[in-house]
Amino acid sequence: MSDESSAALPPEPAVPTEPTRTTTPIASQRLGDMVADRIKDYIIERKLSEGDRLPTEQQFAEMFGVSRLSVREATRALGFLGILRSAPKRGLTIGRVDMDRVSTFLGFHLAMSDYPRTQLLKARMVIESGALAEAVERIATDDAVYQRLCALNDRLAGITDVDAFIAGDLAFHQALLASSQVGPLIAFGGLLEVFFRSFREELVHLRPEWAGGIESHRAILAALRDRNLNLARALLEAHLSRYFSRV
Amino acid sequence: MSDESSAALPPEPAVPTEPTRTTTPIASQRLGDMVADRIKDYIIERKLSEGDRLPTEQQFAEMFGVSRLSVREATRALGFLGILRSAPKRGLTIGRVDMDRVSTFLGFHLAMSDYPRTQLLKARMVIESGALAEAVERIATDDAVYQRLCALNDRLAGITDVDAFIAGDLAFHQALLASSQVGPLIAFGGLLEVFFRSFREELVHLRPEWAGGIESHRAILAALRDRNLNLARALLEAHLSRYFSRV
DNA sequence: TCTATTTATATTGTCAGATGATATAGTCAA
DNA sequence: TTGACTATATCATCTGACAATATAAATAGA
Repeated sequence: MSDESSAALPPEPAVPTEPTRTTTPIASQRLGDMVADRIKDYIIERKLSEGDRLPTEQQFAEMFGVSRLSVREATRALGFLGILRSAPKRGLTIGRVDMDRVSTFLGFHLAMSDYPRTQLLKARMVIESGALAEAVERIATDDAVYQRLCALNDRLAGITDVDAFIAGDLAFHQALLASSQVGPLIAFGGLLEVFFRSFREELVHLRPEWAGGIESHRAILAALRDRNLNLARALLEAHLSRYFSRV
Repeated sequence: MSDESSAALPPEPAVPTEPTRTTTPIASQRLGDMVADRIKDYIIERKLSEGDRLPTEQQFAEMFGVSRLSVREATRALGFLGILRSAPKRGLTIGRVDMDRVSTFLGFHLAMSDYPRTQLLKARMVIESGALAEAVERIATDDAVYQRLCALNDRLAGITDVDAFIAGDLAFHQALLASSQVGPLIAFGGLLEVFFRSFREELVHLRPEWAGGIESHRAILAALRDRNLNLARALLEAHLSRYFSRV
């Protein structure tokens, strides 16, 4: 792991295509980390892609001259990112990066950074507002998207429970973000959503303004349908700015 | 890992602060994945931060009713991202995300990334452009920040190696983003940076335009120092748009 | 001959028990 | 007080094993 400990370097495996590595600290990595590097190099050299088979854990263990469990430490790490997949009998295959998984774990780690809530709000405003530039055309031309957003917003009107309102409100915002079809932004917005559950207190106090918030959503949608990006942005930013007075 | 196998759910541990989890598939995760989730929750609930001690592997094993090796499968995964650190005698502590590690492993996997590069570019433009609204005042009033950014940019002029240029260019952009002091945006930019190492080819082809890029950086800084946010944004967006013709 | 079922095999998932390596705390002597 | 030594704690890695799961092969029946 990140801490370094002196591990005996396993003998160079008899892999003729082993590339020269000029940056690996030779004597200070854990075996598992070294194995992960070797597996990565194996994948790169053979230009493997998703679904391709890899050697088994036991074969890797023999290749690298380590125990199978040490190989597992590497494959677990790579699997955690989704890079590898494993199944009984079938063995190891190439996966694809699981951005949701990465985001989930990086996200809670970001939470530990104790970001001030003003920063969370600012980040949210940048992302949601910036995404509107990509969302506006789609909302204006694709009536199904527009209607779905309206439906999500209308559903808010009947909600009286604060947790349900939070969930509904976030769902609306996330759907709005999703209409941008910019995957990374959607993922980042999802990350930020984790923190906005902590704004529960604010939403309790803002209860008299819930109806106003629903109206704001409507106005934003109407501006987007009319392709008035600047107005939509201004309305969204004003809408999210309500929280600043509460933090 | 990503593949699911039916694992007997360990008995609910006697941890009174165990939160309710409504989204975990109960019977289809590997133990190591479940343990990773539990550790994540443990960290969240206790609001632990970097350097804080965690229970030992053996203690976690007893808490969760699994073997120590199963705990290690989880801690290895979390440690791989740098979220946990482990050392003999000392035990497990909270680390910080190891962006270099993440970068190395996500970077090689880029070809299989879910996100089209146009989306990555768009996300980057939203985040960096949006952050300027927060950065502008600081750059205009804090000469040390402005000078540091200028120095980073000047350093680019002497670089001829493409990898060094990438690193220097990204460092400039990250420092620009950092001057916004909006932590989440900085983190998201850091995540996106991982993917921009894959634009190596583009930068090779754009070599005749490196000097122009450096000039763009200068113009952006000058606009920010003059508090001309709209101009700075337009310049930044134009600067990043060069990549669109390459994807 | 084809299909369904059963059996065998392959490989990961998890465990118990153990030793080695590393780091920290405590003790003692100068 | 400082440095050296010893004891202790805990991770790092291993061997050996069985359980669980999935796939391939063999067999039986229509």
